Amino acid sequence: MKVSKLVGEWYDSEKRNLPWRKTSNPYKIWISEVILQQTRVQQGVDFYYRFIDTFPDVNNLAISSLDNVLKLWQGLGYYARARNLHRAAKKIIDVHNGIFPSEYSDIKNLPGIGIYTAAAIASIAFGKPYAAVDGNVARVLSRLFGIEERPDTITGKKKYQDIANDTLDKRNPGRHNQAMIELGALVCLPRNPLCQLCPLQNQCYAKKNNYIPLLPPKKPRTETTDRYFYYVVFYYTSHIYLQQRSNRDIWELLYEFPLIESNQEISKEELLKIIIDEFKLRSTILNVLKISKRYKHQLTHQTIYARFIKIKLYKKLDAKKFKLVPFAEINSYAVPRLIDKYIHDEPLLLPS
DNA sequence: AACGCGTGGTT
DNA sequence: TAACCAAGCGT
Repeated sequence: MKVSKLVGEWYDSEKRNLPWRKTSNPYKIWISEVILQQTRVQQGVDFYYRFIDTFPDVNNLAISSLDNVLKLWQGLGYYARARNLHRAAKKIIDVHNGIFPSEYSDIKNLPGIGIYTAAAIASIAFGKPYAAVDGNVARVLSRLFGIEERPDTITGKKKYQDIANDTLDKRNPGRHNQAMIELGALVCLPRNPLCQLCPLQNQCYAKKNNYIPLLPPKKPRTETTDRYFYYVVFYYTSHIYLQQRSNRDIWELLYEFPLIESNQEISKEELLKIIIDEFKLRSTILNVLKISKRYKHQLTHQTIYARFIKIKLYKKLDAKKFKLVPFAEINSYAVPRLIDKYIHDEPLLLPS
């Protein structure tokens, strides 16, 4: 029997009941697909509800400030997704008269939408015959047909895409794509797949040849670098200082406390000297209240070791890149998870 | 075209 | 515990 028929029937009986599967609204499909880029379904569901609740349609998203979109995205990671969502919403208003485009090429040309997401939206929301190849689908295809090429290379991408195109059920591409993805997510797992539950178990190359642990081939891990962050939590009356992170680094446009960064640990004595120098202070106008424990924050390509130095100031900071924020308002700023954890550990209250 | 971008669950 | 991994994209 044909692959698409087997997987499609398996999907109809075994698919999860997920919120974005109750709609064919392209805006909602789009939001769900972007949330799910490199993100687990379980983590994405709550964000999806919050997002649709806050921005029910593309116009609501487009007229929002970027800061508000980033705030909603806080905790989900890969913040370029939020920036691109906002840009794309504006483009849909400006270029497509507020109507989500139905042509594949128009969808693909929106910021943050690559070939996978364009195919997913075109097929799921508009029923167009484009095969969506994500990590799940590549894994299923690799094992099913014994493809030994890495799916993350240029030639590999083309190969998987070609095979996916051949396998696509053109009468119902939306169902087919979701079925392939769902099979990879629930049955054809990266490790210890549940082959006895698989509708393709009788025709799977990897199962027949015991190649499952080898397919698909993975790319070697790149090394991670260590960074040492010393956040200075300046208290001035009932305010603290924040600054916005700039381009070409992690957490772009998110807010954080004034930062001293180093490529190695700094002793407490040396740190205080650096702070006084860096922020143009005198030791008479500050009072070091506490230095936090060391936080270890693991990212894909770097390990951040962070400490938070709580300092009471008796004089304002000069530089205008630092923003004086009342305690009560810090929750309206989008901050990295690391900052959020610290605030949770040590609430911003001035000791009496 | 290889690399950087977050976070949290799983093993 | 640390490594691995997740509905990718932009540069």
